Amino acid sequence: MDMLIVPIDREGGGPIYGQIYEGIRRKITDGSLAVGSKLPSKRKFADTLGVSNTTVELAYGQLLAEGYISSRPRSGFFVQDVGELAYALPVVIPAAGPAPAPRTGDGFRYDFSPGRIDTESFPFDAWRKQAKSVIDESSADLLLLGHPHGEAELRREIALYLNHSRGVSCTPEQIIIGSGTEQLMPLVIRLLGADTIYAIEDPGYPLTHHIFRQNDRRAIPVPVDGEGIRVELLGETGADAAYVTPAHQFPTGAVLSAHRRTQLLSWAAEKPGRYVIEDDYDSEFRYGGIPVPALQGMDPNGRVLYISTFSKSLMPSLRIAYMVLPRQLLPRYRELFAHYASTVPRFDQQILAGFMRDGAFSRHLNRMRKVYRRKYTALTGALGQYSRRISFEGSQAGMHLRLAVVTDRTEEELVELAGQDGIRVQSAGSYSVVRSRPEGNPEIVLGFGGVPATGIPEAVRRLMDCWEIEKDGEA
Amino acid sequence: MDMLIVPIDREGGGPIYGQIYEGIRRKITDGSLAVGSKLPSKRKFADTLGVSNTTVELAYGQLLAEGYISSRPRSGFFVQDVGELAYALPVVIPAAGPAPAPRTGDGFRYDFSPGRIDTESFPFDAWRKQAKSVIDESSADLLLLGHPHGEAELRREIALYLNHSRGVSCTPEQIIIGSGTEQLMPLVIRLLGADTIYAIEDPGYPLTHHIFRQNDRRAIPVPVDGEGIRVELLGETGADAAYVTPAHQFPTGAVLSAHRRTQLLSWAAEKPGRYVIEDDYDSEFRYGGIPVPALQGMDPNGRVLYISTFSKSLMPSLRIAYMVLPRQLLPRYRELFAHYASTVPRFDQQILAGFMRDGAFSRHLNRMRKVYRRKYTALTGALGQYSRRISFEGSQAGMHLRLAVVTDRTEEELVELAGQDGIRVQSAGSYSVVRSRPEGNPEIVLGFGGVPATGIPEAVRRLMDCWEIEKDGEA
DNA sequence: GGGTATTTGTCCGTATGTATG
DNA sequence: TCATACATACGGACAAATACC
Repeated sequence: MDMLIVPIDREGGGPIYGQIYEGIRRKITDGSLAVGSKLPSKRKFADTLGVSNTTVELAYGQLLAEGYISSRPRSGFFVQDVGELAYALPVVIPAAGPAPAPRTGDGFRYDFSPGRIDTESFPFDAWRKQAKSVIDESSADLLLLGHPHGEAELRREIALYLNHSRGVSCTPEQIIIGSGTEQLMPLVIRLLGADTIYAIEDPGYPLTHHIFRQNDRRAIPVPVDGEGIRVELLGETGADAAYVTPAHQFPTGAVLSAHRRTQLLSWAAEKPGRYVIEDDYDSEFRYGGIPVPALQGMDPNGRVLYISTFSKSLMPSLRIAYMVLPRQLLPRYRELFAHYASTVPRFDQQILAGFMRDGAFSRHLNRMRKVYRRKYTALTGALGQYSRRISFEGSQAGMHLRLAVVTDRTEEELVELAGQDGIRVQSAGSYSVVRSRPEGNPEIVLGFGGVPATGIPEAVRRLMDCWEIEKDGEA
Repeated sequence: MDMLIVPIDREGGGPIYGQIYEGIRRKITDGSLAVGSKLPSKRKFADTLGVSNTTVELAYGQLLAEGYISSRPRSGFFVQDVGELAYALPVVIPAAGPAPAPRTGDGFRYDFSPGRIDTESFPFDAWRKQAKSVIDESSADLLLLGHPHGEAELRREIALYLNHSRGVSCTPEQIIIGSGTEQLMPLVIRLLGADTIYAIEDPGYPLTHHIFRQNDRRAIPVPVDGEGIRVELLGETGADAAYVTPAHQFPTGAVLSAHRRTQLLSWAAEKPGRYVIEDDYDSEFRYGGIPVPALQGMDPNGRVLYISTFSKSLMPSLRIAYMVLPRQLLPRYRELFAHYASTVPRFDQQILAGFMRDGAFSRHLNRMRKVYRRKYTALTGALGQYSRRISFEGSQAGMHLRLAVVTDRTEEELVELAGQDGIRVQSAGSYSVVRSRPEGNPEIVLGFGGVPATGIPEAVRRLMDCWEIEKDGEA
C-alpha cells in the first residue's frame, strides 16, 4: 500500500480530525480508495501526519459512524462498499452564498401586492421578550406533541380576544389552531363531507378556489357587488355551504350589508347541514365608522365556521391561523382527525400566547391600525387627485383598495407598465372566477400594507405617470 | 462491572458534576460500591450519562481530593476504604422547591408508545443559542413570507446532511419543507395524480393509511415479513406507487433486504409513472451493523420520493419534515402548488438551519444514538431474561421493538393489563390493515424512546409481573 | 509449527482552548 | 472574573491479531 496523505491546515482549516475525515471521505467517494482496501493504522497515520493517534482515531470514528469504513479489531480499518456510487454520486452543494440577496421586494421599488404587511412597526422587542422567555423556560415537556387542536394557552387567549374584540362567541374548545387557511380549509372540506357543494365569492380569494378544486369539491361562483356577495342568488346554486369574507370582501373591499348578513344566516338555517364559512382575514383594521362584528356572533344556530389568521395582524411568516367550529361539529371533527397532530410548532404557539397574554397583541393592533390608516389616507388622498380617470370605493378598512381606471389599456397592460417602472400591482381580473369583464374599465388591486406611508405619494405619481393619467387640474 | 447510574437533573438540580459527585459519594458511603472496585472510566461514564468527559472528570477530581477514590494513572479510578468517615461530611439538604410535578406522561408511569422520544438529553443550550441568534438578528424581512418550498438556508443544510449522512443524492432545489408527514403526503398524492393506486405495507404506519383513505385514494396492503415488504407481490396489486419504510419498517422493525431493494427499484423502473415513496422516519438511529443507506441514493432513474422528519431526531413538537422530489416531478409540483406558501414558520426554519450549520444537529444525533442504544440494550437485556415466553427480533435500530408473547391472553388484554399497572404499550394488531392474526401469539409494540434507561428494567419487570410471565429460571 | 515480537484497535487519563452566563 | 461544560488534541496502557523466526 502506498502512502495515504491528506493535507492538513493547522491554522484556519478547522479541527484536524475533521480535515482528515473529509480527506479520506473524498478519496473513498471518488474511488481513489478501492473498496476493501486497508487504511493506514491509526498510529502509522498519526506519525505520517504528525498528529496524535487520538486525532486520527476521531477521524476514523466519524467515517466508521457514517459507514464509509469498517473496523476489524486488531487488524485495521477497511474501506466499505458505500453503494453503487457509480450512478448516485453525492451532489456537491455550493457553499452558502454570501449575502443572501438583500430581498428588496424582489426588485420592485414599491410593492402593492395584497398580502404584504408593514414590517417597520413590528414590536420586535416585545416579541423577542416572549420568545426568550418561552425558550428559557422551556421544559423537556415542550418537545413532545401538544394538544392536537393547539396549545390550550393559545386557544384560551384567542377565545378571549375573539369574544372581546370580534364579537365571536366561543370557548377554547371550539378553536382549532392551524398553519394557515390552506391547511385549515381542507380540514373543513373533509369535515363537511364529500357531497357538499360550496358557493364562493366571485371575484374572490384565489387560494380558496384552488383548494376546493384540488380537493375535488364543487365550488359555484356567486357574484359580488358593493354590498358583498349576492346572497339572494345562493338558493339557485344548490350550494350547502358558502365561503364568504363579510368584514372586508377580497378583492372588492365591500362590507357585507346588514340585510345580507341576516339573509345569509337564514339561508344557512333553512336546511340542516348548511354552513357559512366566515373568513375574517383582515377584519382587525378599520379606519372609520363602527367595527363590523363577526357574522359568527350574530348566529344563534351554530351554522358559522369562523376562520382567521395572524398573517395580516402579526406577520405572514408566522404561519398561525385558527378556526372556530360550531359545537355540534366538534364530535365529528374529533372522530375524523383523531390521528392528526397540530401542524404548528409548540414554541411558536407558546410565544404567541404569551404575546397576547401580556397585552402586546392588542397594543400592536392599536398601533398598526394607526399605521395602516395613515397609509390608507395617504393612498386615497393621492388617488383623489386623479378622480377624473380613477375611481375607487373607500371601505375604510383592510389593507387593499380596488381602482377602476378610465383608459384604453387592458388590466394586463397596466400591470405590465407599472412593473416596468418598478411598481408591483395586481389586476382585479386575476381574482375573477368567471371571467366576465371584457366590457367596463380595467381594475387594479392595490395592497398598501407593504408600502411605506411616506412613499405612497411618489408611488402613486409614478403609477399615474406611467399609465399616462394626468392630474385632475392638468392637461 | 454492571452499569453505574446516577440520576441527573439538567434543569434545577445544580451543577451536573456536583450531582455525579454526590451520587457516587452516596453509593460509596452506603456500601453499594465496594471498596477497591473500579469506577467506570471517565469516557464511558460520560457517554452513559450523556455528558462530557470533563464533567465526569470534575466529579472524579472532587472525590479524589476528598479521598473517596484513588487514581491509578492509565488504569482507572478505584474506590477507597473510607470507613466511618462518611457521616462526618456535610449533608446535602435538598432545596425546598415546590413539588416537582411528577409529569408521568398522561398518568402512565412508563410510556412505551412508539413516537415518544427521549427528552432528557435534548441540547437545549445549543437550541437556545440558535433561537436567540435568529431572534436577535431577525430583520423585518423575516416577517414576510419566505420561499414556498422552505427557507433556502434550511434546504441547503438538509441537502448536505442527506448527501453525506443518508446517501440521498439531491440538491436543495429538490427539497420541500413541510409541517409533517400528514401535511406532505397529501401533496404527494395530488402530485402523482388522482388515478394512482398505492401499495402500502401491512402492518404499517397507520397515519399514512388514513391519509390515503381521506384523500380518496386506493391503497392496497402488501404483507411484510422479516426482510420487509414482499416486493414480489407488488406486480399483482396493480399499484403505481409503493409507500415503504426501508430503513426500519414500522412496526415490525424489518430492514428491507438488499435484494428486495434492487427488486423494488426495478419494479418502479419497469413502467413510466411508477414511484416509490421512501419514508425514512427514524433511520438516524442504528445501533449495530452498517447504517442502511437510503433507497433514494441507489436509484439512478429518479423514481424515489424521499420523505423524512425531524420529529424523531429532534422533537415531535417542532413540526418540521421534508421531502426530496425527483427532478422530473419538480415542474409539475411548481405548477400544482404555485399558490401555496410554506406551512412552517420562518423563525423555526432559520433556527433549525443554524442548528444544523453549527454541527449541533450531527452532534445531537451522535449523542442520541448512544442514548437510544443504551435504552435498546437495557430493553433487550431485560427482555432476554424471559426468553422462554417472550421473543422479539433485534434489528438494532430505531426506537421500537416488537414482541411476541406466549400466553393465552389476547393483545387487547395485554395492553389493558399493562395500562392498569401504569404502563402504556400498543398492540401490534392495531397496525394491521388486513386483520389476519387470530391464530399466532399476540404481539406488542414497545417504543422505548420515551422511557428513561434507568427505568427500563423495572418497567419490564412490572410488565412481566402483570402479564404473569415468569423469568426463565423461575417457577 | 509453535513461540515470540510487533502491529493494531481500543480504551484510558490528561491538558488546553473556548463558549456561556 | 469565575464557574461550568464541552470540543479538541495529546500520549500511554492493554490485549488481541498478525507476522516472523
